Amino acid sequence: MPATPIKRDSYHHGDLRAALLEAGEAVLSETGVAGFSLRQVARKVGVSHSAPAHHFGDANGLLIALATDGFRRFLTAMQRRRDQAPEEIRERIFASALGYLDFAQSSPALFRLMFNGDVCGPANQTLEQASHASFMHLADDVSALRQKSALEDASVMADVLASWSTVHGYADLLISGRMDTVQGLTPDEQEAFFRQVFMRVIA
Amino acid sequence: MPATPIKRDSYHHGDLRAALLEAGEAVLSETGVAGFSLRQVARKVGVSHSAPAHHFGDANGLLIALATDGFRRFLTAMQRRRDQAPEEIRERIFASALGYLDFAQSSPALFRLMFNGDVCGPANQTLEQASHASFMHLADDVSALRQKSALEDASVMADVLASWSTVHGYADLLISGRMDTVQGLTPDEQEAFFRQVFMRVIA
DNA sequence: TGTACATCAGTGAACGCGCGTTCACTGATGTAC
DNA sequence: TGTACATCAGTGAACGCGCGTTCACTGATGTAC
Repeated sequence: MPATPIKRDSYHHGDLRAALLEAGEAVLSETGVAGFSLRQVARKVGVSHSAPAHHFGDANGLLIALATDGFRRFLTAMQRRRDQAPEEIRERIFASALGYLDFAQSSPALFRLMFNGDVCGPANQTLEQASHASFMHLADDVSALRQKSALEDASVMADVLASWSTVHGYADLLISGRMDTVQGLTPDEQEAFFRQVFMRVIA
Repeated sequence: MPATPIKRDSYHHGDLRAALLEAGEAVLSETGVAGFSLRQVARKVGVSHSAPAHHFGDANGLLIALATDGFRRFLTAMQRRRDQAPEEIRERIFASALGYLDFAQSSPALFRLMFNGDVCGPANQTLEQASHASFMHLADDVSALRQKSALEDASVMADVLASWSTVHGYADLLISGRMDTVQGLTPDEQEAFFRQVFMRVIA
């Protein structure tokens, strides 16, 4: 992971906003939400501690921005896997779920933040949209599988939430280190095991 | 919720340890891990700010104790539901899952703490045991359903983890306010909907 | 093309606050004899 | 049964620290004319 540039020639940073997001994510994963502070993030970027206020207001503003950006990358992670999958609809849903796990495992702290609800409560429209988009990604494919819209049919909605709950719970248990079973396996074996688990739901 | 007694006649508290746990949980749910501090907990109990150190060392010690105690109550919540359920094994598993949801919904902050992994990493045996016991509760019933031990058969283990992931994910999405579908329903309707979801996994 | 000026992005000193930790203390309880 | 003493639980003052917030500032950029 490339370090955020500490030195610069100009008085202005150039792209401080992006740099703060990057550093913010690093701080988040190093210290957790508990130790998160704007000053620490500023320090990491090599900028005055009052500079972040110009872009995010306060710490919560930065966290919301992080979560929003996180949801976009989350969706991308699912799409990337899905696009590589065979045409068959179940395979595509399974592939999206793998993308879900990819993201959770590569950015566990951010994943937690996004689904925490504490820091980013309601009241942020951009965040809500990004979050909703990633839900719809899964809902659409399950609807296609069932050839009926989840929004119209409660049974299809139950399918969607069963898939979603399963992959979400699996991800959360995985990153909290509670999946002893899977710990010793190779990536391929892990995928095969998760396939067993997930296919029980969309079979 | 009864307030922790602020006044006392004696110099000694009587059962400060228990009072600190109770207040600690309240602080946790009010401020989240981010705002959690020993001084705040002491203040809530009405005791000197350095008193907690005698019982828990530091803030992390109190959090670990909270999580450990949480796992015990978590197990109890599942057992209580299960004991009221019909004999049929699927019904008992489903009932345990309802207990899982009960606990998560009544103590969301504690639930998060228990499954966070950050605060309570490894290295605490009592916590590990309590956590493991609640896992086995589910694993045993699923093993009974399949008439084979999950510890010996990977396919049974996949069943266990499918059930666990589903109920865990459902709980987590529920308390993070991302289950719009369920929001407007009555408790009975909610249970019926969750039954639809969960039975897909243990059918 | 050049100048003047407004706006924006980042600085750094200052402040007050809540925190954890330490420490000498004091009140209560239990135990030995 | 009474006394002496050790141990334990809780106190409160003191300290240093990192934090968020404020504010007057300065360097850079863009725009009007």
